[in-house]
Amino acid sequence: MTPTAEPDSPADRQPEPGLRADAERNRERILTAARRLYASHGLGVSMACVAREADVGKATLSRRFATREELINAVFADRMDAYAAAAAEALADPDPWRGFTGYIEAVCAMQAADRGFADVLTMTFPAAKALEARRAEAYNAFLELIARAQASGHLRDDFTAEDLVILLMANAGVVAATADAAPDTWRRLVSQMLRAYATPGADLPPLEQPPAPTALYRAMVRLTRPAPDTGGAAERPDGR
Amino acid sequence: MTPTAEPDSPADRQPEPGLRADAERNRERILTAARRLYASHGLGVSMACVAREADVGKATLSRRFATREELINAVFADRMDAYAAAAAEALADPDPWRGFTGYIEAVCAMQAADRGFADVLTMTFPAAKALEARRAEAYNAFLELIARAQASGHLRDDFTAEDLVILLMANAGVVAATADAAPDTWRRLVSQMLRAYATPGADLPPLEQPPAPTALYRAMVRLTRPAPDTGGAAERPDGR
DNA sequence: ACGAAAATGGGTAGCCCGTTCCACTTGGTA
DNA sequence: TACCAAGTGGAACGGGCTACCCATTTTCGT
Repeated sequence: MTPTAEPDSPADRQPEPGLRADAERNRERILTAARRLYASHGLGVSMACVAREADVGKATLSRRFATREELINAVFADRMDAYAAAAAEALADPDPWRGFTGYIEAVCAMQAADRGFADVLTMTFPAAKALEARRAEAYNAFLELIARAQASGHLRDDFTAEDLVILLMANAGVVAATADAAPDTWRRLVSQMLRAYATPGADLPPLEQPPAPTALYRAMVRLTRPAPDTGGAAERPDGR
Repeated sequence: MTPTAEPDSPADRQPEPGLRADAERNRERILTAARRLYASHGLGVSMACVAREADVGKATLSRRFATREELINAVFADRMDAYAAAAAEALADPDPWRGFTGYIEAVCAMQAADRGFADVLTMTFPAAKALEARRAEAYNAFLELIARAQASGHLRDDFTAEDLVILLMANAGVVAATADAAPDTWRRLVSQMLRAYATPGADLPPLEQPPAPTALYRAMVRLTRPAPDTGGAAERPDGR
């Protein structure tokens, strides 16, 4: 699914040139900690929290990554590679419709596997230039994918690239709500959306089973308190 | 759409029996402030914020509504009535399929109109017993609605009540991400989902136009900082 | 091995949140 | 009208997060 690199490559990206050995080691620990925290709790985890988890001073974290965006950038660089790679891979599929559906599923699966990444895909941080380049790359590939799938007669003509954005937002909502109690719920959403995208003649994977009602219900009551945080992605709640 | 009560009934529910006149007035101001803040910023607005907006001491707020859930309960009681009423109304429609689609659209519209309500519908607070009763009521009506629509041959047999929950979660995600920059985006999602629910023969409303790409993009870059809050609905970010 | 530069982490200060306490004000009644 | 209890808001407290400073430790080239 992600032919590029191992899920968590031990040597992250470029080891950042002029860094002393111990500094580089700490950088790595910070990235690892942030990756774990972001994956399970979404972005919006406090910097202090990351530093604590990495067992590193707050100052060290600030020195290495001055802003939250910078950290996010570094953390999700490789995931973004995988994201772009998925589009290229889909484009390589001789069957345009299968490439299209495979891509949709792969991307949504990435969101489901990493709540932080789901946030990254639905709201982009202006500062995330490195990620932005990859996104643009994937976007162009996706446009081509759409054209081919429509030409093949399996994708409806009224499908637009914006629909992918909408799907990602919708999927992020489902993932955020169900990740803990019924983590496969998103599959049901995706298979239904594919039905909506397909022309009557296109063949579709069988509809995924909905989660057990009790599991979904537990997903809904999971949060006792709405969480001051941000849970994932919201705006400043204070009316300033 | 909501035949029950005026959008913001001046006299909220029962004026709470044994309260002094001024206390009741303050209660009202708190509810009004909370309603406004929740609607625009989602749940997760701080209690202090509500007190400030209501121009009331923090202590007063705490005394009137001891917990956040209590406040949310009171704020959304009437919205929940409208929610239940919508199901009843849909059930009254002689055309089961039109009742079904109308209900879906009405509920999603409610979510779009009030971000706080979107949160309420996707994650229920255990304490919200009053709301829970209404929810159960609506749920039963919806089950009947499903059965009739399926019997009419327009709703696919594999549609289940859980699909509504999934749709609500998905819609909440879209609404949360686009409310500011492209507030009609949710309509596109809903019309596509209805396509997925319908049997080939069913007639569907025309597909809503997707938002302009630039508007969607602005929606995505809206948030410069991921927001420590919760934006809307997430869990405690601190790893405690 | 030694010393300068790099790197660290604890500490402080400022802000916001939620909770609780308490002296003061207000309302309704006798 | 006068009084007492209900009600109020400000202040204080504890906790978390961010940003910043600086004394101490570690690394690495010589």
